[in-house]
Amino acid sequence: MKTKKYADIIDVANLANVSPATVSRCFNHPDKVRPDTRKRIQLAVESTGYIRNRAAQAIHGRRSGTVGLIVPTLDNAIFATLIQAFSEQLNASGFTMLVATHGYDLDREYQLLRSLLEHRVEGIGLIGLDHKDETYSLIDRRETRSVAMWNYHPDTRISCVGADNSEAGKLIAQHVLDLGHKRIALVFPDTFENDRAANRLEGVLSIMNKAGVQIPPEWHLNTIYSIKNAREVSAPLLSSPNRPTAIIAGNDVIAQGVIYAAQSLGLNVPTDISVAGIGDFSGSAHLLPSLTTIKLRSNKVGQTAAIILDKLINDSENKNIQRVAIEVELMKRQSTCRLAI
Amino acid sequence: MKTKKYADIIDVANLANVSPATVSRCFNHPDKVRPDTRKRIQLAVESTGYIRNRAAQAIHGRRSGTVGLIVPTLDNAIFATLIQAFSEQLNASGFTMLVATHGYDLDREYQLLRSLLEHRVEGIGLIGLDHKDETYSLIDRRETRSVAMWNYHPDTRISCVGADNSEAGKLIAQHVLDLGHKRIALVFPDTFENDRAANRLEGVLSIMNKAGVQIPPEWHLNTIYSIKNAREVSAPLLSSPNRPTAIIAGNDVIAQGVIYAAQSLGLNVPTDISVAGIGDFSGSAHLLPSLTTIKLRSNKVGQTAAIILDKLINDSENKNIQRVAIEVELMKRQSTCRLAI
DNA sequence: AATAATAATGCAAACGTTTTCATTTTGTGT
DNA sequence: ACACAAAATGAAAACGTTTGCATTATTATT
Repeated sequence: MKTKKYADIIDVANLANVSPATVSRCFNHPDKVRPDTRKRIQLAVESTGYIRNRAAQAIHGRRSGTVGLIVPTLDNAIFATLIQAFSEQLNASGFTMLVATHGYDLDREYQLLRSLLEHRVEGIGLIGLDHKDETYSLIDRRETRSVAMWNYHPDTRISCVGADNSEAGKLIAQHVLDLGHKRIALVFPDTFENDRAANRLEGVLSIMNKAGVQIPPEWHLNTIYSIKNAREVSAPLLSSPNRPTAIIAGNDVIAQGVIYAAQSLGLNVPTDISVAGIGDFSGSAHLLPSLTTIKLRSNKVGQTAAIILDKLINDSENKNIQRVAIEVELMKRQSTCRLAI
Repeated sequence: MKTKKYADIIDVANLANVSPATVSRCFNHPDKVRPDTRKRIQLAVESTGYIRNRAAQAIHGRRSGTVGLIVPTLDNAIFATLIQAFSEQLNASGFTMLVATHGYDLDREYQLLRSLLEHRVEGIGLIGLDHKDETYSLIDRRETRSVAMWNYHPDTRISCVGADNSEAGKLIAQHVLDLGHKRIALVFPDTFENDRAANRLEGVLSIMNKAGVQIPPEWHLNTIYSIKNAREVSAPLLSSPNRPTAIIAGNDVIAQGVIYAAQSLGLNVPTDISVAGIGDFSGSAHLLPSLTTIKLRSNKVGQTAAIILDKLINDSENKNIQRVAIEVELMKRQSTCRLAI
C-alpha cells in the first residue's frame, strides 16, 4: 500500500481541479492566476494541510528564501541588538535567517560559510572586516551577496555598514582630554582577530599621540569581555597610590567592571576617577553613575545591513559594493568629569 | 552557449572518473567508498570548487540538516546564553540553525513555524510552553520533533527542558521570608503570554500565601523588561515613607533597575531595603551590591534541549515526550539581608 | 457575431541530488 | 588458479517543485 505521508502540490492541484503549475503560480506569482481559481486553490491547501517545500523550490536555482548570518557569538549583548534588527528587517523582506556562530575562530567561520552556501543562502551577513582570505575569495567565487556589519571602513572587499570604530575611539579620547586629564589608562580587549577593538584602540592612541599624552605600557590593560575580568584586572591599577585620573574602556561592559572595581575600593566615580566606555549598551545610561560612552546605534547598523543585502539580492542592477557609516555620538554622562586642579 | 555557473555533482563525478552515485555516497556514507576513490573525489571537489546542494538533498525527504529555533527576541540577555548553548550543541551534531523571532506575538509564532516547516527543518526549538493551539496541532500533524525550552512543567504536549520557574519563585520568596521580611513588594513583567513570568509569580505568591504574608495590590508593580522602566516604576514606591523592606523582582534586569532606584534615592541596599532577582544573569554576581538571585543555568537548558532534539530526530525508537527539569539554585549574595529588628 | 488580442492554464522538461538494485571488482580460503 | 562471498560502483528512477512554450478561455474591438 502506497501511503503518501503529507500532501504535495499534486494533491492540492487535484483537489482544486487545476494543474500543479497553477498551484505553483498561485504561490509565486499570485497576480498571474484568476481570483476565483486562487480561492479554490487556497481552500484545497487548507483542507489538505499542504506546506510547500522550499527545498524543491530552491533546487531551481532561484530563491531559497534564506539569508545566512555568521556571528562570533550570540552570548553577549554586543551583537544582540544588531542581530535582532538585522533579523527583523530581513523577515520583513520575506527571508528566514540561518544563524551560525564561530566563537571568534576565523577558520570555523570559513567552514560555516561553506555550510551556509550548501543551504544556498541568497546572501550572507558577517561581523567585522577581519576574515580569512579563503572566506573572501569563496564569497567572490560564488558571487554571494554579502555585507559586513559592525564597523565601517572606506576600503573593503565587501559591502559594509557600521560605526567608524576609529572615530569612536577618537571621540572618547578627545572628550577625556578636553576634561583636562593627562594621566589616562586603557582597559581593552585583545585586538587579535578583532578589528573593532583594534580600530577603537588605534583611534584613541592617535588622539593621545596628537595631544602628546603618553600612556605607559603598564597602564594599558588587557581583559576579556566580562564585568568580572575587567573588575579584577583593573583593581591593582586603581589601588596604586599613583593611579590614573581617567580610564578609557574598550567597551561598556568593561567600563562597568572598572567602575565596580573603583567603587569597591572606595573611590568615587567620577570625582576620584573618570571612567568612559564605548558602545552605549542598553543599561549603560542607567548605571550609577550613568556611563559616559560612545553611542554606536547597533540597531540601525543591523537594519541598514539587511536593507542593503535585500537590495543586493533583488536589484539586478547596482551590484556594487556599498559602504555606509553609521554616525557615532558622544554621550556625556556622569561617569566622567573635569579634572580637579 | 550553455554555460553552467557552478560545478555540480556530475562535474565532480566526471573529473574523478566515477559515477555521481559514488560522489554522493562519498559525502553521505564515506565508509561505503574505497579510500583511494574517496581521495580522488576529494581532489575533484576541490579543483571544481564544488559545494553540494542541500536543497537537492532535502528533496528526498531525508535530511535537510537544519533545525529551527523560534524565540520571542534576541535582543536581550535572557535568551542569549540559552540560544548560544543550543546552537553550539546543535552544530556539534551537524545541524545548522534557522532562527526566527516573533516579538512575543504568538500568532506570528505560528506563521514562523509554518515558514520553518517549509524549509523542512528536522526539528524545532521553542521558548516556553505557552503556544497557540494551532501551533501545537501543526507540530503534531507534521510529527515534527520539538522541544520547548526555558521552563519545565510535568505535563506538556511536547518535550521540554527548563528550570521549574515556579520553584524558582518559591525559593526566592522563602529566602526573603527567612530573612524576616514581611513588608514585601513585587516588581514583575506582564504575565500575559509569558508563562515563565507567570510561573515565577505563582511560586512567589504561593509561598507568601502559605506564610500568611499579604502583598497589597499597590505593592505589586508591573514593568517591562528594561533597567530604565524598572527604575522609574519602582522609584515612587521606594520614596514613600511607608516603603517595603524587601523587593522581589521578576528577573535580574528588573532587580538591577530597582537597586539603582533605591541607590539614587539615597537608600542603602541591602540595609535599608533588600532586593532579590531571578535568573542570575551574567554580571549579576558583579553588581554592587552583588545580587541575590536564583540561578537558572540557561546554558545547560540550551545544551540539554539540543541533545534531546538530536535524539528525537536520530533515534527512531524513543519518540516519546521527554521532560527534563534543570535544577534551580538560590544564590545568596549581598543585595539581601536579615531584617533589622 | 466574428475576429483579434490578451489572459489563464496545462504539459512536460528541467533542477541536483539520493537510493535501490544490478553489476562489476576485490579479497579470501582452498 | 578457482570458486565464492563481500565490497565497491554504476544505471536509472525517483524527490516536489518551477517555468517556457503551447493551448485554451476570456475579453475587447469592430
